[in-house]
Amino acid sequence: MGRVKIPMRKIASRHRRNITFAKRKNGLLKKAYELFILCDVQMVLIMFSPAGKLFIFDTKTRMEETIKKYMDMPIRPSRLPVPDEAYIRQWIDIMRLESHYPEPNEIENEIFKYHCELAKVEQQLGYFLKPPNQWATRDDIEYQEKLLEETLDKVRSRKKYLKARNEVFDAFMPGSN
Amino acid sequence: MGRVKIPMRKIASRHRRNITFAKRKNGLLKKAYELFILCDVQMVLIMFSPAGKLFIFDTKTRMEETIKKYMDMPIRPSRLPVPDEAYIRQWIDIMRLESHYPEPNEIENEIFKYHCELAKVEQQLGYFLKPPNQWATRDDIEYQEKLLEETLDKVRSRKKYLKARNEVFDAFMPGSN
DNA sequence: ATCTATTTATAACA
DNA sequence: TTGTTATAAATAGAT
Repeated sequence: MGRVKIPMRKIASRHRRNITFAKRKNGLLKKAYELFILCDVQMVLIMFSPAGKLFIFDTKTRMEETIKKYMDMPIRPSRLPVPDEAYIRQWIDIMRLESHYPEPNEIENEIFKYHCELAKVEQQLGYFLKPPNQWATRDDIEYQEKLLEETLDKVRSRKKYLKARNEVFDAFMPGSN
Repeated sequence: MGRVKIPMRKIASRHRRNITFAKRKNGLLKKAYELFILCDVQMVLIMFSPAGKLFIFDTKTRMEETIKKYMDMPIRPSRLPVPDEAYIRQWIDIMRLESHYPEPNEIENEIFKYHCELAKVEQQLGYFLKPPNQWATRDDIEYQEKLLEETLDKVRSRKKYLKARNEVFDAFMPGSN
């Protein structure tokens, strides 16, 4: 959506890529936020900018923080036991703005790895896709195992091949790798 | 973007909420995918539908399957050690068309996973299309191998666990699996 | 599932 | 970076 339609492939210019990232990142976060609000969808979105900066949108954390901060909030409009919706909404928006740009540090990287790991394991074993009593049968697991073993074999032979190739290559052009 | 502007709060009707979720989920995933392709952004997006169903878009994990699919590609134009770029791109496009609008059922998740896979294949493409002298360094391969071994370990321990569990279960309810 | 009137996102430019 | 504008794209409601 713009003056022209752009082809769906990696933008070559680093400058233009950064501009596009900045714009689309905001768009994506907005869409995620809207889906969360409109449909009450729990989600986590983690991404690294081209510059390696980390961005996180996490409805669970936000909700927890929201509640926690609300509880701690010094000046409430009144001491209503059920807080005013519009007020909280406004407040969530403020928090959202505040938490948009985390600094890339070691801890965040750990969080990211954790999420990746989680996603991988969950997806592989299909935990959430079946009722618990249908969780991976022995046969499923056997299959997964077999698949992984085969893949590992292939990677190993590729490794072997590349190793041999690189040795030959290095012999001709040492120091180029 | 529609006939009318809708207020930014949880949609009251469960029916309309589900419709909106279905539409916007696709939109969000598409945006995520585009950002990944256009700007080479690593990301993970995990969400639960109102029905509690899990959706994942993940550019980083399951490298092993990407490699597997690449290795298994049935009809290569020839046995070239360096595959033809146009051919792979074409293959990817076909896969993409096939997986664009998933059915709303169990299969949907499979197709979606496939779609993620696709995104990763495309990213990996850059790696396979480099001139041979820039192909995966030995370190890259070592990393992939390590990843696979770790995953295999996990699957094996799960297998062990399930085996034990099922043995107990079978003792109570033989023949139910 | 498809259509289409609108709203929204955004590519190029300033 | 920040804003403007012309266009492309997403989508709310209806069929």
